[in-house]
Amino acid sequence: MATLKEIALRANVSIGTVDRVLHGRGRVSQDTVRRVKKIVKDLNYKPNILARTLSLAKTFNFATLLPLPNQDGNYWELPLKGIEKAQQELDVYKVKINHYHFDKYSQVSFEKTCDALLSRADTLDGLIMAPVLAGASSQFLRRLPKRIPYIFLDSYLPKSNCLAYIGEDSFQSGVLSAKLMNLLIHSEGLVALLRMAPRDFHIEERIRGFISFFKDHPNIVLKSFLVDGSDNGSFSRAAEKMARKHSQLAGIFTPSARTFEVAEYLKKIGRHNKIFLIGYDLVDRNISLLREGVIDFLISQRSDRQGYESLYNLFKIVALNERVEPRINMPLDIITKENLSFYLQ
Amino acid sequence: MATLKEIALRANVSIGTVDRVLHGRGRVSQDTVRRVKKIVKDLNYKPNILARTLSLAKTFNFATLLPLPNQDGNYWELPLKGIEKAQQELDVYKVKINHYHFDKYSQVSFEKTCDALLSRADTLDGLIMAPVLAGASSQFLRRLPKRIPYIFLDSYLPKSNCLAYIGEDSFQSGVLSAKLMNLLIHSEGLVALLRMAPRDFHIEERIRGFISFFKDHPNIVLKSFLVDGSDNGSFSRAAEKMARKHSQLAGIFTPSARTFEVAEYLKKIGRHNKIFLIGYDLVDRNISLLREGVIDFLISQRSDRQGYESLYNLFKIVALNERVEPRINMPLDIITKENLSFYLQ
DNA sequence: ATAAATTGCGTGTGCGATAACGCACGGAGT
DNA sequence: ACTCCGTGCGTTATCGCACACGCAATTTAT
Repeated sequence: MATLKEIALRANVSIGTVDRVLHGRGRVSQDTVRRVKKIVKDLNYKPNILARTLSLAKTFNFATLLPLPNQDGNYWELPLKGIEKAQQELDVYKVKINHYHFDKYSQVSFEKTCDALLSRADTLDGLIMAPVLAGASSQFLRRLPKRIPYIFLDSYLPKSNCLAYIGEDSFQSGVLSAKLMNLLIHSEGLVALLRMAPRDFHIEERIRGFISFFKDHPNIVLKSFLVDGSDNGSFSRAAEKMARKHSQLAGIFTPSARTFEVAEYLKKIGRHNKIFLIGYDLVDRNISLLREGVIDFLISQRSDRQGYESLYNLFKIVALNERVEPRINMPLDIITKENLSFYLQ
Repeated sequence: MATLKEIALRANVSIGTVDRVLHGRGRVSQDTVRRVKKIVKDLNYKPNILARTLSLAKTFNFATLLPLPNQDGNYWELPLKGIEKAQQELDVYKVKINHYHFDKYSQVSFEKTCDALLSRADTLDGLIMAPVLAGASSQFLRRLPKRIPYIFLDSYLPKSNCLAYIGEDSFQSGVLSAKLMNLLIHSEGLVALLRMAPRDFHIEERIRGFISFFKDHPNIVLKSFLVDGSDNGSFSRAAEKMARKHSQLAGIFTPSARTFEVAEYLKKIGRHNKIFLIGYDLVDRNISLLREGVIDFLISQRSDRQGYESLYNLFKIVALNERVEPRINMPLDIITKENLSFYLQ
């Protein structure tokens, strides 16, 4: 490994000069600059990150901008856990994090949180955000100082300058759910799917994928139901409406983490053995209901890993000046009663 | 963060003394030792790994003892890839690796490889091994200097002093396969499973798990077939024997990475649309055949991750003096045509 | 009793990078 | 001729840790 000393030696200057060249601090003659730069390139010099952090007083201040951890059935705890794990590992590199949480069903809450974040933007080195509120997120990004790099987690926003998106391929995850549903119901019967309002691009994509799989399946009938309201009971109400209307349901697809609401309703009315249920994400209540056999499959998008990866990638960008993949798709894990426990460690 | 300096200050000694206490270099009075140790504990002092590696000249020399990468349909490339990835990340900490590969079907080859490894054991700081040959591995471990810590990958050996086992829960992976098979064949029909000789504990466990799932399924009939020989054609020969004997096969379970041999045979005789096939591991030929629909499900034990984790954990043990989980079970990923691509990145 | 060995401790250097400091030199301004 | 200032560079302290060295004060050996 090449060091500053080595370069200095070859260029016949001191390490101070090499340092000035590398950091563009000026006060070096054109000639020396060229000479040093050439040697740096030739030796493929990479600063030793250990020595750098040791010497550098700087701490890296990152922020997260995510929905409240307890929303969507504690879904947002998952990426948070991953972020905290990464933070522990990056502790030696002086990585600090401030968490900003908002109510994802309240525009006002989001804006207030953004204001709080922006008021401290001067010390900020990078941001991890979930742009679940598309419009408001775009507005916020316009106000965010341009020097601050950011990464999207979970959801995506087209036409932004995000350095990376880390999440699932929503369409394909719908296709996958459909494939499993088809297996469960032996390729025939009535399948209900829950649609949500306000429209979430992410969720809609899952539904599109789900529907697309069944295009050439004549013995399958799909019925959509709109979940109205965003309160805690909205999913069960939709389930109830569904169950009332159709006595012959073969399966239900709930394209969000709030699968447990539907499951709990099915359990209550005692129809959980006859109706197959596929949903999303390893949140506590889903986990129990999967164990009990009320839910048949959960699709997991490795939400914790998403958090972990996002912080790690942000660090790579900011601290190491590395480039990262602009789109990092998480695997779509198929979780059943039989392999569940191994995903909980 | 507490530093040596801080401790020295509080203990009213020099950092040299603190250093002597921490490293047990002796020549410190009992009284001072106690005083320093108390402060170290109180402050929860953890040496700064950055400063340590920077200061330390030592490089860590690890070794792997694994089957030839191209065996089992290139299966052994997978953990190797993970190990190499971890090595790259640990490069700044001066981690070096020597790979020792053996023919897993030849006792002699294994022993020769062990000899080569042992002849260089004096500079070795840790070992990652797959004890696929149980007896010979035990013997080898008796010859291995006791100061060298080792980790098991993929397979396990009871009654050893391994610091960690990283792999799957084989029994449960068999159960999982059975559950999927049951789904595919609609809970009835004839299912064949391939048994291998020489007996491999790992594989046998999968079969035990598979069978146990079907205990209370009256409409399922299981038939075992013994694969004889370990050459490249042995699996297809067994498949042929199977297909000859039973014209009404509903599904086949191949409890190893060599699923592709069976798949290729089914494809050749044109019966791949009627017989469901479940197998193991994301090796190239399995991947293609899953894509084509000849194989229906693959169970993946995250072989690459196993490699990655094993090196990382060994590093933690040796370089950081940390304790690690003695048993790290990898998730059992269910892979289908629909989610395959996300596991290949 | 005197030399030799051992104990108990402080000092100093180096690992690689950062960044502040300072010195010599030369041209411009008065 | 004098200061003043910008340019181009070298020197040095620092980050936290490891480790070699060295110097007293004791203890042990002869």
